[in-house]
Amino acid sequence: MAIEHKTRTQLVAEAIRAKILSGEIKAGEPLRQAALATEMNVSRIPVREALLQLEAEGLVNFEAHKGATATELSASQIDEIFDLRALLEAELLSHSIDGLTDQDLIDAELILTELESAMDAGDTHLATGGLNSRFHGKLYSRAQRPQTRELVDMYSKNSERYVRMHILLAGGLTTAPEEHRTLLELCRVKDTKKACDFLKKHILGAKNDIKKLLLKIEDEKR
Amino acid sequence: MAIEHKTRTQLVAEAIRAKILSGEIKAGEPLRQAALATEMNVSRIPVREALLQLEAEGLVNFEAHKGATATELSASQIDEIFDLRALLEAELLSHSIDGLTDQDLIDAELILTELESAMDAGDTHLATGGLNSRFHGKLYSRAQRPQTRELVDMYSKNSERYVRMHILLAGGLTTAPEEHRTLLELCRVKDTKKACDFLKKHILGAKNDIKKLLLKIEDEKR
DNA sequence: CTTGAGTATAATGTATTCTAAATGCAGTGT
DNA sequence: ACACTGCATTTAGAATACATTATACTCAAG
Repeated sequence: MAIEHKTRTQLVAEAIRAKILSGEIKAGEPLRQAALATEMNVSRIPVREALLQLEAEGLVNFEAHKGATATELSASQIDEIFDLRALLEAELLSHSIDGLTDQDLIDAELILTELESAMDAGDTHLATGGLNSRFHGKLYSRAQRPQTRELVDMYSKNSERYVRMHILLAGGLTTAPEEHRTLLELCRVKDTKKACDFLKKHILGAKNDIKKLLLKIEDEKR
Repeated sequence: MAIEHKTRTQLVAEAIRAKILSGEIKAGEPLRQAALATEMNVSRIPVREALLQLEAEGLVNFEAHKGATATELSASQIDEIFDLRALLEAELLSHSIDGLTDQDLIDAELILTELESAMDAGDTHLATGGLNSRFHGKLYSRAQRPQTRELVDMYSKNSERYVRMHILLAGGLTTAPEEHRTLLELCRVKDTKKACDFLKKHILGAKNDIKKLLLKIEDEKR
């Protein structure tokens, strides 16, 4: 593998992204270019460019002359994003499912097992999000739909913090494990229609859980 | 109305975008920061930032230390993008159709008439693309799905140059007028299912036309 | 003639510096 | 007490200057 020469902009973008996704930077919080620059020992230029990138990813709002803030997703936006995810991920799966090899399915199952034990252990809510993404990603890996995949990854990253919040506050996605097993089985028998429908329901179910939680929080603010 | 203080970055982005969409900058062509900067009488910073924005829009490829090039869409990418459009626009329409007012439908019909006379006149292929977008946009205007809308607009902008090319080379989207009328009628009677299915077919039809054209061109290159 | 190291060059990436916009505050006048 | 004006401060936007990377080219060795 070729050595990677990462540009400062990319490094800064990754750092800020991580901070937003981990919740270290809270939604709505302003992101001062100068502060970030000194903190990371770079000039403001790479910071600006990183912020622009993050804006494209939907993690940051950028207003001319006013600065950037971490995006704050309302319940209705969550709603829309999860609808999109259901639509797009089902589309991806439908293009991928027939191409899935036995090895892919084994890999997916291994990820699932890992995910389950991580959840049982109760530790590292950090890991579960990543494993969840990896499981889904494995199922989509044969889709040969790069643009769709990019969209899906973007939205999934974007909703990650809310999923994590959900896990923390609601004590975990308790229904997810069985659902994942079912989904995997449907993929194994190549039942495209059922698998896609089930995937949609799976995503929309998560949406409803999270939305309820968000609405409660929004209420409590008053 | 408040006067708008457009930042140089925004102005540059608009200028470059227009050049790419109009074909003045051809696909695959490298975009030199310095050249663009002097051409527009700004420094390279706003040019860089504009290019980053355009990359997010999918109009430009940005490779570290190598520079930016106008994106070149292969037949397979066209394929995928139009599939996405079909999916997303049908979704939008399904959320919008019940909210469409009589006035909306009248407006849409006016745009259609304008579009048809523009095509009859044979002039300004420039106008037809815009009118086409406006017609579709009108139908989606009540969807209340801002994120989806943004995506649709992005992809529609991105494929605009190919649609335009299609119009030029194939002598126009000859089947489009009737199809648009049919679609409008289905919206008027609020037949969501049929309207969405028809819209998908409409978009996928355009895709096939354009793909054929592209494959022919790609062949001719050899 | 081909291949490879090394250098030259041209382009991008980044730091520094300067400019301009937005916001808050003080002071004045009503 | 209130509103308005103008200044000061802070922050972002943009220009200039410098550093780094990638690539094209040269030239020598095999």
